[in-house]
Amino acid sequence: MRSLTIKDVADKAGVSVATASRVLSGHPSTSAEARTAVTEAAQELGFRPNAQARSLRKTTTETIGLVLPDVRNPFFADLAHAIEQRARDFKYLTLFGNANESAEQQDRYFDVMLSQRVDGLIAAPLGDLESLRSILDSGIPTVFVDRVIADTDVPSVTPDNVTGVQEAVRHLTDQGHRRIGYIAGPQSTSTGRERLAAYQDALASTEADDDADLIFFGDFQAASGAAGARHLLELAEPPTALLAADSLMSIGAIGVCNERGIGIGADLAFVAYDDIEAFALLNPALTVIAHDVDAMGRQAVEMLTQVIAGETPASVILPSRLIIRGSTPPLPGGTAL
Amino acid sequence: MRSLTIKDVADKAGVSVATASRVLSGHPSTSAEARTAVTEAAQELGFRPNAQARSLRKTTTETIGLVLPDVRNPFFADLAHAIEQRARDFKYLTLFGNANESAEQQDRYFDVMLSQRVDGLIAAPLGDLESLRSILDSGIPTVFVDRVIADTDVPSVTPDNVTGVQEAVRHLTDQGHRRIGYIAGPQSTSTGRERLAAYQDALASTEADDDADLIFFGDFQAASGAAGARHLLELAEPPTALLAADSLMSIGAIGVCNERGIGIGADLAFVAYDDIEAFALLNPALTVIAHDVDAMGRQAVEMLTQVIAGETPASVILPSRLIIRGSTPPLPGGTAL
DNA sequence: GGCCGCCATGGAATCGTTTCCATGGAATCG
DNA sequence: CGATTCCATGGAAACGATTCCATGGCGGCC
Repeated sequence: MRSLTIKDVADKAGVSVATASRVLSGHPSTSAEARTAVTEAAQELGFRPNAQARSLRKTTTETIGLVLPDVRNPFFADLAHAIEQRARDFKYLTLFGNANESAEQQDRYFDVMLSQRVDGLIAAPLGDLESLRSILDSGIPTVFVDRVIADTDVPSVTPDNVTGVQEAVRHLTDQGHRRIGYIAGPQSTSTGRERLAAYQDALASTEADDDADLIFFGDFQAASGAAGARHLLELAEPPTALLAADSLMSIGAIGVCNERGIGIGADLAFVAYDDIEAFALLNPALTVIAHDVDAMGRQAVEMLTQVIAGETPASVILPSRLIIRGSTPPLPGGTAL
Repeated sequence: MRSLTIKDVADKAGVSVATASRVLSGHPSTSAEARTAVTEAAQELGFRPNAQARSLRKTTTETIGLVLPDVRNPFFADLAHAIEQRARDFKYLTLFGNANESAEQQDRYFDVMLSQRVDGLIAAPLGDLESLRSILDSGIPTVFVDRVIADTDVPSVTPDNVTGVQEAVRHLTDQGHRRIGYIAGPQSTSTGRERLAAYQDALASTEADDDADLIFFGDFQAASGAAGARHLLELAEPPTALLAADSLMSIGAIGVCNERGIGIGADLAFVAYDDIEAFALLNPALTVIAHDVDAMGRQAVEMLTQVIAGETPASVILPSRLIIRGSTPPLPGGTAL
């Protein structure tokens, strides 16, 4: 079954290939007869232009690449959705690649997307400048979202990783907590680093303990949250409150608490990162550090279109805020202020 | 900045374009000198072959398209992940499109992916045979996953939508329930139809009520689950147990219960579809109808490679099973058997 | 030593589209 | 009415890779 080309359409319509192409791509100088003949012929044959050939000639593909670390993380699923919907408004189709928190898979996606000549790239990158060198050098319009890479001038839209954590720590100390455990994200990501630093800074300005062993380093996946909870709860002097740096690690940690019969809220205060729908359903509902995922996605797409247009938009930081729910009541026997 | 072509590499390496191409695509008859010269030149220039040109000449793109109804539904996020990982094993890159439960967006993705000449397509389709006619007619290797379209011979891998529901209904009646509300999925999807039919059949073989108004028709999204819960709980004779046909509607429904202070388990038994990680964290944990998402994804990819190879694999139905947890205790004042 | 065949190589055709350029006819203007 | 512009059209070049085909060198074999 040889594939159907524009030549078949042209033949059927009795015009030249050039005319057929003009009609099909909406070029103004075409006659009414040519238009109807070609349109009908194309319709009848079920012609679908070969995008490869088209974008080989034009240098644009009308697609953007999106590389995110983990589809199964609800935060990134929401982000992907937001980006995709906004990109549609600009007639871009979003090709979504899931890096699975692996630098190697991420780089493969970058490579293939560059080969596919996407018109632009949105990514929440992992790894360092060196490994991304080839993307940046390729000159493809790029915007970072959620995460950034140090020492690049790639425009980015990121959450405010400081304020939310500060508020959370202050809230917990206000509730009487002095030992606040922290399940950190990987230090190879900007969000992991910034949130940890914010936690440490916030602690420093309170009277709460800042023992290094209150910090557990996870990898943003559920299993490491579980490991973190186990480790922290088994300390000689365990924390009375827990803060986890993303939603999946929160899920893992809460699973461990349930297993051990430790009541969230009652026996252990808990603050999760990212306002996942399911967190509001827990009983008690979870106090979370939330940010506006939709805004982040929309912003990233808008910035990318600017970069594609040759502008250099300024990076944006979107606010986070603490949403206080039932998982962080005052510490029962705690040293009330 | 004119883009870098294989000709630049050939010039730098001092060989012809043909030789450069052979080296870069691993053709056997190349000399060691040519190999090193070309490889070095390509490396040094940072050459990245243009995939458009390449797949215009070869007729394969080494990509598969994946069109799913909703990334934000954890079931589909997991499915996408499973498909993507298995596709990697076959050297396929997965281009993922999110149809957003909209036939129009779905069709646009199909269209673009066909234009991009993906080597194959995996989809959880919505809509009817007519609207998908053009995809099926195009002859592109296709596999349906999770959902199917009636009257096609497209191979599919679907969950057993009957057994799980049957077990759930039986379990609930065993626990003493006589009024079991059902929040159904859209009847435009095969899963929506089959699960509803299974619920109705299962009810018929018990002594439980089978009032039509125990059924609410949702659309697989959270808001409709909430609407369904509101509607069912306000019936003159409200159900004592609720069964929802997917995870997002379950989340919506549980949200309403929390709002109204209706205790899941205590005041209302609840069975959700799909075993989402977060469901196990609720207190009490949710009884769910589970299926093996990973297996479904892997199976779909394997079937697709068979279709691409020209074979016609038989459709597969994967088992579902009921996982009983705390949300379905015996009905307190219920007519125990 | 001559012939055959293999292998690395370069030139050119090819994939399917868009677009440049030349052409000829119609329309417009003074 | 003649000159100029405009516009629809077709032929052919171009995009950047792969691959067919022809060629020439070399080794092996009788």
